[in-house]
Amino acid sequence: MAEESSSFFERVYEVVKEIPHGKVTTYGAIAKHLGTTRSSRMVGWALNNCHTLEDMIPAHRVVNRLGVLSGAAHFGTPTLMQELLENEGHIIEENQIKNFKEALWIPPYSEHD
DNA sequence: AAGCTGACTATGG
DNA sequence: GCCATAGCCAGCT
Repeated sequence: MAEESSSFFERVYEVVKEIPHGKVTTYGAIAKHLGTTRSSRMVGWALNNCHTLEDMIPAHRVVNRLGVLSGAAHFGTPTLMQELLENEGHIIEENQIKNFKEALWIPPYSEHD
């Protein structure tokens, strides 16, 4: 594939879309999957552009390493992200996923290669 | 072209 | 254990 890396952002979108329903992941996990662990900030930045995509990006399944809905403020409503996660069976309190470690899902590495 | 930004993470006090 | 600071990198102005 000649254009495997159109942009760093698209890499993020692909991974986020791979997140199974009822699961969540962290920015660091995605960044690590992309091979750019230190670009964890870019992951969030990429999701910021998700609204420009025609594809639906389950950005609500992406939280920070503490399981906190750090990006909830970027949704239509500050509670939308929480409601979406609760709808998937997660337990959210204080903007933090209680069953975070149970719901945590790490993207596989041998999938893109 | 150069500097700022940012949905993070790690480290130090 | 919580708050402050630094490092990070890639897109945006």
